This record gives sequence, C-alpha cells and structure tokens, in this order.
Amino acid sequence: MCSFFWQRMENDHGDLADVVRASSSRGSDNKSISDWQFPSEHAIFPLGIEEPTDDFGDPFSNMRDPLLHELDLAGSGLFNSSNSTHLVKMSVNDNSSLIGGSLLSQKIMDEDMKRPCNIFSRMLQISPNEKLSVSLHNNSVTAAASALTSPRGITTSAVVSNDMVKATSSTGCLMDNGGVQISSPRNPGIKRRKSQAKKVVSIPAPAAANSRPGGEVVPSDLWAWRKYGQKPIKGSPYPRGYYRCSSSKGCSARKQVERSRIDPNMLVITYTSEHNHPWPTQRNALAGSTRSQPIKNNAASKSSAATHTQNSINLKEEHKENSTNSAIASVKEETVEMENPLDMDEGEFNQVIHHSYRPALPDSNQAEDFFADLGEIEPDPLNLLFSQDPGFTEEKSDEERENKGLDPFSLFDWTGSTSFGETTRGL
DNA sequence: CGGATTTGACCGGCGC
DNA sequence: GCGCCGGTCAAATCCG
Repeated sequence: MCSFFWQRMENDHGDLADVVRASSSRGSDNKSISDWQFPSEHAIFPLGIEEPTDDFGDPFSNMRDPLLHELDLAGSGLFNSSNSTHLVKMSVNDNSSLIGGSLLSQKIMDEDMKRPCNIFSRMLQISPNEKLSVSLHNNSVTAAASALTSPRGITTSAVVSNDMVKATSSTGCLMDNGGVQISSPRNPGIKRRKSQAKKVVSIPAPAAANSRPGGEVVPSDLWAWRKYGQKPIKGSPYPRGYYRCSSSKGCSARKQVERSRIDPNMLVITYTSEHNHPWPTQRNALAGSTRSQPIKNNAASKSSAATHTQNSINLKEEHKENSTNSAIASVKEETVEMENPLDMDEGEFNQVIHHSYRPALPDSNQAEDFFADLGEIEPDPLNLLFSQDPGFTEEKSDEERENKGLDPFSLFDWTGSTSFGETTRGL
C-alpha cells in the first residue's frame, strides 16, 4: 500500500491534533505503517501540497523553497506500492485550508462523519495516469487524481471534515489499522500563543527502537540544526526536541521534532521561521551532524561532518546498489500541514504552510549547484527509483523530466541513521 | 578546542 | 493572581 496524509496544526499552541491522511492501496492491502517496508536506508517523501495563493498573505509565498519554484514540484508525490508507483499531486487553490478550513462547512463534516468515504469518493475516482489534485474553491473541494505510473488503477476517496480529512484506498474503506489515522478534535477556545508561520511535515520515524534513550533519530535535511532544548509535552509520551538553524548565525529558523502521539512511528517536524541565509552548500563544520547519527557507512564521508551533498551522494551510491536488488525506494508518506484560517485572530499573521518537506533555498543557483553535483553522480535518480516500474519511466511527464535532477530522496539524510537502515532492512 | 547535546531554570502566554 | 504549559536560555558536559 501506499499512503500519504495531511496533518494540521492544532489551533492549540501548535499541538498536533488534526491528522489528515489519505491512503491509497489496492484491494485489501491495508497495512499499518509499521508494516511498511522502508526503502533501505532511503526514505522518500516527495509528496507535497501546493501552497495557498498569495492572496491569503502566505508568509512563505515569497519565501518558499526555491526548489519548489524552480522545479515546480510542489504538490507532487510519489507513491510506491509493492508493484506500482503512484504520483499524486494535490493543491489547495484557495486561501482556505483544505483540512482545517472552516470553509469546509460543518454540514460537510457532519455528512462525512456519517459516511466514511464520501467527499473525495464522490469527487475522486482516480484512474491511472490521471493527476490527483485537490483544491479548494470557495467552500468547495475539487479533486482529481493522478497515478502517473501505476500500472493498475487506483481510486482515492477521502473524508473531508472540519477537523479531518481522510483519504482511503480504492476499496473505499478506511484503513483503521494504521492506514488512516484521525486525531481527536482540537480543543476549542484555545488560541495559538504566538503569531508564527509554521510548516509541519510528518515522516516515518527512522528507528525509534535503536535511537538513543530519550532521543530521536532525527533525519537531517539540508540545513544544519542545533538542538537547544527538549521538553516533555503534555498529552504525549514523547518529548519534543527544539532545534535551531546552526548553518548561519542569526538565522531564526527553528524546528521542533517530536514523535507523533497518534502514530509513534511517525516523526512530526514543525518548522518555524525561515532561513535568512543561503542554503548551505556545505555544512558548517560539524553543524548539523549529530552525534547520534554518525556517518560511518561510507568511505566518501570520512568526516562526521559530512556535508549533505556528500550524504546525498552516498544515498545515490547506495541506492544504485540497492536498486539492483529490487530495493526500490517507496514513498511511505508525506504530510503537509494546514491551518484553519478562521481560527486565527483577526489580523494575525499566523498561517501554517503545508509544504513538501524541503528546505528553503534562498538561492536557486545553489540548488542548481547542489543538484548539479547530484547529477554528476546520478543523472536521473528517478530512473533508479523507478527502474522497476516501466510505466513510470515510459510515461514520465514533462514536468517529471523537468524535475530530473531533483532528488526528493535526499531530502532526508538517513545515512547517518545507521539504525534506521538496519531497522528497515530488518523489516 | 570548537561545536553539539543535555537538562534544569526561566520566561511569557493563557485559562481559571 | 496563580498555576499550567510550551518555548527558550545557558551552564555543564560530551565528542571528534
């Protein structure tokens, strides 16, 4: 199976409460997350949702990741089931939040609560090679689906409610055993403490079992992060780690990493603020290289402070090997996060951006350089990824071809998480 | 020795 | 006003 989900920041101090998950599967292939087979050391989370239009005052509208601009990959996601890979594209074309938006009327919610699979089931009948896009236009939700590469047809249905969105498989059934997770309704009357733009992504936890006690194996991204705090969160058995960008002094970018209380197999990463400096083509010394994630499995990265570029290269190299062994990386899920704009205080500059997990790249040229470097290693990483899916390669769209060189699979650096690789191999 | 992590203290927002 | 809670600070410690 494959699935993705949206996640929405709760209006309560940023607590995660509303989880939206869309899952796509075939037949009775309803596996829980724990059943997913991670792609070797690589985890892929390319799915994203296009950001709201600027007319909502999107604080990131002018700051969003250059890669997304440049590659127009926002909202594309790759789903890989055991035998097929699906590309799903979703978008929200309105100010409102698809998930949390009150624009999704209470009526809809009520109705949908009664009928587990409706809104999207009514709207979406995804056939292969059709794009999936979910957009919101003035209280209406429109959707179309895409499974560019699926040799089999998939359909996607979803429940869209005021507090949740569910998307289900072609069977139209919610996968209760982990396939779909729903959070509890958010607490009413609790407002966000501060006006702060946030981006939330949720990713499969690398390896909770092997992580050091009390810590998380946090997949690194292209930025260097320095942990500056950790707090137990009420209602969650898992602590929340606080990180700030250490790539550049004065950078206000922060992120919070916590294990999802809903699904301990997932890590919820909340990004706040934006990097005010160019994307580091090379990490600052040891910055971002956590002790818990030593880079030790590749000769190319002798230093624990291996740059992400190096790590990505390592990923590529490893992936080359793995791909020959049918270790095609599969997308497990990607979450994006949205917020109910109506929950905001009036005039509050407080918007949560749903976003594919990708660090902001203030300078697109750097991104080009970065991926140019990757290209030297592997001209078309997607070929590796989908080498076993002839349909994908054959039917690769222009957009995908344009995305050539963008390696969504390096967004997370799992190489440092040896335990993760071990864990996934053990799955 | 420089940089990262750990962890208790501190601060501010919010509800009662 | 008080307590709760989340977020941040900063000293101590660890690590390469």
